[in-house]
Amino acid sequence: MDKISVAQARQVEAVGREVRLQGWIRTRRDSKGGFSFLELNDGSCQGNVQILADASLPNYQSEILHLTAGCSVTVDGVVRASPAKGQATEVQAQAVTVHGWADAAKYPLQKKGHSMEFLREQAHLRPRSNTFGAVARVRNCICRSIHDFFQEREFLYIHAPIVTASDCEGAGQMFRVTTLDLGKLPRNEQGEIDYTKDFFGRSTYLTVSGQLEGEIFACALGKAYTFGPTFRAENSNTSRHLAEFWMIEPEMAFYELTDNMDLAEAFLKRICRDALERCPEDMKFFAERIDKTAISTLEGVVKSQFVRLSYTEAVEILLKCGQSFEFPVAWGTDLQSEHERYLTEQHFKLPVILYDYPKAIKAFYMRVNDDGKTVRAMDVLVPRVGEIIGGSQREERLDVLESRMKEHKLDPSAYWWYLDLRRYGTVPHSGFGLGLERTVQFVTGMANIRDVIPFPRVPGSADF
RNA sequence: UCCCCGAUAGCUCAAUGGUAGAGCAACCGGCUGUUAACCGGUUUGUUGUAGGUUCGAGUCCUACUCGGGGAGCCA
Repeated sequence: MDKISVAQARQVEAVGREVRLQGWIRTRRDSKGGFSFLELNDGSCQGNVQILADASLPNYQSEILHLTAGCSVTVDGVVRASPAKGQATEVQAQAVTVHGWADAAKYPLQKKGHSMEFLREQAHLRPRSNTFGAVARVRNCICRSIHDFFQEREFLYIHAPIVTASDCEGAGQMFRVTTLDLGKLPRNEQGEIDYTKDFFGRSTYLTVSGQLEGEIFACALGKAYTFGPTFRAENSNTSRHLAEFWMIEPEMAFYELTDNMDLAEAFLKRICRDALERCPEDMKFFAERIDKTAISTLEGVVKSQFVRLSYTEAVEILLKCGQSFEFPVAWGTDLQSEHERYLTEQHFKLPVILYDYPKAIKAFYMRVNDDGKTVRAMDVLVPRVGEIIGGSQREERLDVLESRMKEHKLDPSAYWWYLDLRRYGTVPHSGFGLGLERTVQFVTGMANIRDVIPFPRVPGSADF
């Protein structure tokens, strides 16, 4: 007897095999004809396998007739073709062993649909629901695609530190890391908190980006990517923000901005294509239950060519489009969400890559164009989610970078090691950052980012 | 953090300032190679918290908590 997954048992190739299945009951239907139907799920796929439990089983009256959603069982039996509609196969049980009961009067998950808000409060049980099982599988598929994509292109997977002493990475508020006793802080002579007494001998924080470390490795080994947790202490309360999220940051030596855009486009297409090919059942579920356009959107991404548009051209389109916006469009100001959404959702109905932004609204490390007014930045915008990738060609010229840091009122001495990369053997290089959860949102159609990460951390909430 | 909306049974929701209800779930019974099964019956409440107005508050007012939508910041 082979132990197989529900996914395997649902395939017609399994017919005739004597197998062991282990998982959780989703529902039970009794027939007074003398048997019961059990729907068994083990997480291996979206669908359940139907178990036929005959009244002749020794524990039929005592146990099987009391099985409810959530009970855990081992089923030994024979896979056979199902005579009824709804499934290709079913399993005739020879033995059903109950491992754990789930009191139906108390078990929070019912057979019928629950709201996402309710399931979020049951984060320890929600992976047992159809939706969150599908999200978990697709999230896993996306992570696999990410590694496959870069590994096949000879990128090195680099582990950037999670604790960082760099308090000026410029990407928002940071979480402080300390072992100091908050009720008894050491003070120096000026009465300020004395961080030299802290664990690392200085102020430390959770990372907001692995980019600078990625640049170090790209400027030594050519192509690198980081893939790890990222922390932002911003008080953001939206369906697209988390305080703890996962980010992928490739960084490539000898890549200019167009190479960077080519890579980003190929990258997103690979993720979408793999989701369609490797998770067809889950994607069908998302299209039926979550977002009707889930599959067609991904097919569109795979087939289409992304629109590439300079910031200046985008501003011209927005000024001429006749659409009324809450915020006015003007060259030199950052585009608002409504502007970005108009471009990707209405005007082009495609992913859009915007590039060459005004330098005043972008980070210090982005390469200054010859016009002196714009920098080699790019944002990839997708329908419904908005900005999914942000990247740039990095400023590789030491003197330009130093003057840019001064413009941003940053102290170059704090970045001595970053500047060393330009001081010794500098190269043109580029990179970008992709938010994993926003990607999962885009692929699945899930509306809230809190529902595409197992245990969301947001302002005021770190449950589970 | 700002703007708007919401919180009523285990879940999803209804209830003109005047006796708190339905569907689903659960439980009991019936029926059936069933498919979110179906049919009949039974049970289910500190109406988010704390104040206030009123003869009377689920309903009106204030504050707070939590949730949702939008905005900002961004990935």
